Amino acid sequence: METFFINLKINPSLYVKDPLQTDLGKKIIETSVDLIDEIGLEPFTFKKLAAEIGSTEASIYRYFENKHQLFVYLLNWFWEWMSIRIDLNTLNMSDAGEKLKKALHVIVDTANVNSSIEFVNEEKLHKIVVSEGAKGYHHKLVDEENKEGFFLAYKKLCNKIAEILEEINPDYPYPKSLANMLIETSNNNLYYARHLPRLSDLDGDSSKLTDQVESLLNHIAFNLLRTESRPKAENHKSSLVSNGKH
Amino acid sequence: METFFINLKINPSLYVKDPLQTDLGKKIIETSVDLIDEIGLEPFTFKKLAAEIGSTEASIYRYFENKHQLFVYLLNWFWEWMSIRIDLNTLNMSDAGEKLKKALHVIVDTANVNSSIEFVNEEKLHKIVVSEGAKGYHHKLVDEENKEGFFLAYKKLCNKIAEILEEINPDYPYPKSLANMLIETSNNNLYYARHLPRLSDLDGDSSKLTDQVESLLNHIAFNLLRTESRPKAENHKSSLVSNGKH
DNA sequence: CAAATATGATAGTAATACTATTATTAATAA
DNA sequence: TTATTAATAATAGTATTACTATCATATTTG
Repeated sequence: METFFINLKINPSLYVKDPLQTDLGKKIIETSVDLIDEIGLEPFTFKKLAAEIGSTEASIYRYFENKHQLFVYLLNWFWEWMSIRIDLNTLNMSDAGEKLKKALHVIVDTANVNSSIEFVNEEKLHKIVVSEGAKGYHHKLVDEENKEGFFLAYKKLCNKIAEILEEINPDYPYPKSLANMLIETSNNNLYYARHLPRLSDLDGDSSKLTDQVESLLNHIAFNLLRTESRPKAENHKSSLVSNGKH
Repeated sequence: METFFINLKINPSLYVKDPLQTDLGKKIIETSVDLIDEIGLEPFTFKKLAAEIGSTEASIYRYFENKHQLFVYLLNWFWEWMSIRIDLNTLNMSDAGEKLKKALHVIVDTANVNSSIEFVNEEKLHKIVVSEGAKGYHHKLVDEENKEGFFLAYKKLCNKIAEILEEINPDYPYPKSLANMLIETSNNNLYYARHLPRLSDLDGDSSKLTDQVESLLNHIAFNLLRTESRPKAENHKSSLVSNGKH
């Protein structure tokens, strides 16, 4: 069990009033993680949240403009937290391959780590990210929210992983797409293995599901990075076209 | 421009009354594709849809239990349609590698193909699948809906692709996860390239975005399939060493 | 002590997601 | 042809959601 003490910085455009500054604010964060995990994002309302806390809708609206903003706030929390964990865990590593292995481990692993912020249940938050995270940016207002920095934490995280990928293979043509794919593949296979098992090769009933996901991520990352690094094979028939980005 | 005439079979658990049997039903399908594409899934309501059609909420409820069911119906339509196109386009192919190439092309390509069902705008439907598709199964009722066959079409599609992958490399350990990853990577990169460009290496401003996605999919599929396999005389590169994880 | 800040209590509104009823029209079977 | 059924329209109504607004009260801080 690793425990560390870090101040998570969340983009102020994601709240009306910083929830970390007050007891009620912290209670809002803590309870929404519990409640969204329990009933799901759509059935979750500020009214139910207020009832759970013993407060009122109006009070919650003083912290977050609406449910969506609160939700994206939670996502950012998770992504920031994952970024920091990758940093901490790869701190003194010189070998990029080792760094990547560690980063992939961090992507999958949540159960055995607590942040200093004792009121957030990281395991539940991870479950929320896995099952509902995509809703954070799949809507008509993405572009505007993107301009306001709603997704900075996720971009930072992907970029961090992409940099490790590039360190391993500077000529790899798709570092960002691969970084992103690794995170999403982790989420998808965790979700599918449990809910739509025909869509995954992993065994959702196994207690070692996270280990299986980690193996899958390692397989994808290391095998793809090994390609494109040297002169193309003569018999490479897949019509791969360099996009000229590197 | 390819055009074909096929009856798309949609699981009856996805509607109260078959919309393809009546004019109003077809108008509901046609107009919801247009309207969801235009305003997005959350702002889309049966009331607005009815107004657009010149009908009433109550009439639409006779065809679909609710918005979610209608939405999943549309997703199934798209997946069925993609399945059929893969079948048609790989019909007389003996080489599995060629089949996969064709399938990956079909995954990306929508603009130049019309089904016989003239009232569905396939391009808009594809946009909806790309930007909102994940919402179809990311909620608390997945397991129940899965039992009712809400996701059969998607499973069928993934399975079809997974079978081609296994034909190419019978020892590949992750055919289902890879099949799924290819579809999702296509959707994600189409979406990211346009809306969150820092998350993709592809150029969303380019008119050739779909070509870029196709290259990416080919890269992923063929390079991953080359791993973990028994030595294949003409394809095996000695530099490609298994990472020993499986 | 005064002033600001934070929360609670309460009310109200427009929109959503339905359900129900009754009337009207169109299709079809006797 | 009429009688019956099916399909849709018209209308109304309800509970819940997603807010906004106001005022009272308690707590902190200057």
